[in-house]
Amino acid sequence: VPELPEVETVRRDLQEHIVGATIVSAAVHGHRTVRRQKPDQFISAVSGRKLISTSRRGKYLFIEMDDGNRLAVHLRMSGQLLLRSNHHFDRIKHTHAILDLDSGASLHFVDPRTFGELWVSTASIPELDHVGPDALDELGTVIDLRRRLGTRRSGLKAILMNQAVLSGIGNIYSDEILFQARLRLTRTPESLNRPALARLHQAINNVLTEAVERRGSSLSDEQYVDLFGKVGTAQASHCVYAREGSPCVVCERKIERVKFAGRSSFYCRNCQR
DNA sequence: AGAACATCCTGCTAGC
DNA sequence: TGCTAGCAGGATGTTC
Repeated sequence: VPELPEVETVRRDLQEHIVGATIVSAAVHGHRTVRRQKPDQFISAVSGRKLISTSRRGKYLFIEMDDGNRLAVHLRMSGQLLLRSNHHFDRIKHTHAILDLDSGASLHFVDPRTFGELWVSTASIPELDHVGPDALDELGTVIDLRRRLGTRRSGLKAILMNQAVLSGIGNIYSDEILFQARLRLTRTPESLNRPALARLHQAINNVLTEAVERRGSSLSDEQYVDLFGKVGTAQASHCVYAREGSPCVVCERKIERVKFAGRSSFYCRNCQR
């Protein structure tokens, strides 16, 4: 599942390999992927546009175009952006949109579960009005984090996954962050003393930074890949996620799995308090 | 306010 | 072996 590190990896690939190119033609298949606007409107809005730069907040990805508008991408559960050298006659299964570039390559949007989205947004990107600061680039200080957590009464796991508080953290990295911070998923912000808050702040930064360096997590069932179809290696450094029954890397107690905030959650009962 | 649940969807898998 | 029911999850919306 693409979260902040996976989206950032794709953004960096796009920045390096498609910035400067021009979209010469576009095609949309099906009605699910481009649903904020009519496919015809989308196609005419991107056709002929030169790609100027890339940006990201949380799991939202944007490519600035030469008319000031942004090509917006959200991968949601299973979306993939793939740069393929071939033309669209050899599109793989679940390819819902193809942008042909003047470089001869094509940008394919592949998404089996069709939760992902492509759309054209304006320069101000109103879709981001309800999205909080980026959990990595805009994390700020420990004091900033305390302020952002505020007086919420729900468990830390739910708060970390709330994109209006901090954006980019999903089910995988929230578990990893709370393990590294040695905090239970159900702890509330007001229960955190100064050292605990500092650990949480550091864990957010550490876990996301390392996952970006490892080019994201590719778990066997929900295969995330980069712009060239290559898997990441961050799953190798996961301490708790999808490790139910396996020994904790710190204390060797078995990792437990619970349902929390509507999601499967993994933690060490001994290390996280 | 917050939690629990349904919704969108397909691929995988546990269990017959 | 082959089928199917259940599960998985990001964002959003509804209900309690």
